[in-house]
Amino acid sequence: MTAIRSTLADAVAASLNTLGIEADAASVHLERPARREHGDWSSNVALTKAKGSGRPPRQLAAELQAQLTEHPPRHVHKVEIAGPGFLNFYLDDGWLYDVLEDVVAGGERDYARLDLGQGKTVQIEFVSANPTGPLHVGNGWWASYGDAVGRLLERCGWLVSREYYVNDTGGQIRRLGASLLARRNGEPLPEGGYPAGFIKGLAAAYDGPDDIAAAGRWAAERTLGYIKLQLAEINIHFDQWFSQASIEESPAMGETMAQLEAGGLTYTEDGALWLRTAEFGDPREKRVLRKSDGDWTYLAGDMTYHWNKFVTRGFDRVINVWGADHEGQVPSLKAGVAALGVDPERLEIRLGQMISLASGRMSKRAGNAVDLDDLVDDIGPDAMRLLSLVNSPDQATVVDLDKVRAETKESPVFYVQMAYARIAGIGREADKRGVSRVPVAEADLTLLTHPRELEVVRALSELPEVVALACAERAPHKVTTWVRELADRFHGFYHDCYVLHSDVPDELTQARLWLVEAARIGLGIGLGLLGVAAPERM
RNA sequence: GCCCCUGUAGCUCAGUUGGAUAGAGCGUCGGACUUCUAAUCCGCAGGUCGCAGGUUCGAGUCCUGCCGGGGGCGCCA
Repeated sequence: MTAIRSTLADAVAASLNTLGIEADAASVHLERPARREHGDWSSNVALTKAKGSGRPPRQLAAELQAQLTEHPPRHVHKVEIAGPGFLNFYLDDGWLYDVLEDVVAGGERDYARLDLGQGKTVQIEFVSANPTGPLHVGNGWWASYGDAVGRLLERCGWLVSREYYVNDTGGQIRRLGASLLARRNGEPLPEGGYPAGFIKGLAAAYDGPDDIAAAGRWAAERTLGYIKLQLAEINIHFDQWFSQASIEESPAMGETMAQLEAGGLTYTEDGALWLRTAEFGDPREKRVLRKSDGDWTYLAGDMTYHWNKFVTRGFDRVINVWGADHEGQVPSLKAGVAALGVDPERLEIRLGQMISLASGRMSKRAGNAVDLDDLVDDIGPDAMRLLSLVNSPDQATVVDLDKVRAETKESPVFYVQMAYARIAGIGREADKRGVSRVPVAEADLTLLTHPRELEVVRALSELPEVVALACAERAPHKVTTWVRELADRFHGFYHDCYVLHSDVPDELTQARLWLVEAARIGLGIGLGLLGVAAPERM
């Protein structure tokens, strides 16, 4: 079934061509008017094309109206001109029955499944928190985000690999090891050590040698195991845990840097090795690759890591989800990648604005973050995930834990899940009464005329566009908005339209059973994209 | 100082890439359960979209300048 939107766009483009105005369907903007009085669909082409056509907008609109009235597109029964020259399309409900059939035919697996990625590979790296302590609430928010973006990409035809870059080397691991040993041996914490209570448990369990590096490695590995449990708790699983040490201590490190030197892109100054980054779009002229003390910089390691992503493993596209506090790294890594001969357009860095906690009475000291588990234990993984996918990633967010806990029952997650559970309840009741669905082709969908019924289908009709937009913008919160909207429509329907009732004729029951099934499919897809469970009962 | 994000109802936030009378949840107030779950539904109240200009048929959305909030500008990672 061709989507109504393209049917209308094709018809409008054809009418424009008939009038001698160049246009293709892609250039015809169609939208759903905010008010139902303005029709089911609306286009502003007469306004945008007026200038090029040499006629006033309303005149062009009138000519288009005449064309479209003479050759009405499928389901269109009236075309009106409004305001400065909008074309408003009034459709019969048939287009909604088409949508319903599409949803049912596609099912949860295929409806709103797109092929924008065309099987290209994309790696999305997120969380990547240092293994020096448990994940905190902020990490959890970005975990939800990254995973949801991955799910969107998968639905849009990309081959997705989720990766966690494990920062298991360098100064912070040494500090971790030193902190652990100090704790174990009852000595004062070293400068810059980790004061967290977490260390206490580690120290008690450690029975290795009094060696900082060994203790650090042990603690990092142990901590990473804990982090994996935390992520599994909220149903997030990475395809790859990539060790920073494994790449920085491998020959690839020297090889990648040698490649730059061989290309004449580096030079030595003040005892350090520099990369000429200005040539690769960096506002700064140069960046240090190897410090005067002989150590590689983080940038050098990161460049080698990205060489591995793009060349060794050959991902078509790489998405790094970073907190806004890492913004300073963006231009240097972009330039670094370009210096390695990789098109920097293939590297996409999404900066999420900061997540912070509201509870002012908490200590201001750094390192006093709230563990993710504390929140998940209180409100559950589903509420946690949906909550973190309500806002745009561009919106800095302050999480008020007390409020979140107090308002758990009002959380949007239960509103949506309740809709799903109600659907399952209808299924159970139908079984109990021995009512089963006839094939959709035998159901008379035209019996669905109640506004509540049609609103459900209207919401479902928007899902493919929502998915496409949410994916393109890496904005899963748009799915959240949509799924709440669908749940809202469904609850309204559920309240006003009984499916199984002695007053409801069998034929109408059949049509409504299919409407309910379509709603179930939509909710299932939406919740699935968000990584939130769709419960059969609550 | 320069760069990025941001300012929308009492609170938390959406806002279909510039459309018509700006929406939702929570909170307040008032209604609806002998039916498939009232974890729901319906209604009332609540707005100079930070401020001032500009662009045009039309601006919450784009441009400029202010004001406020968050973040960034290392031989740290």
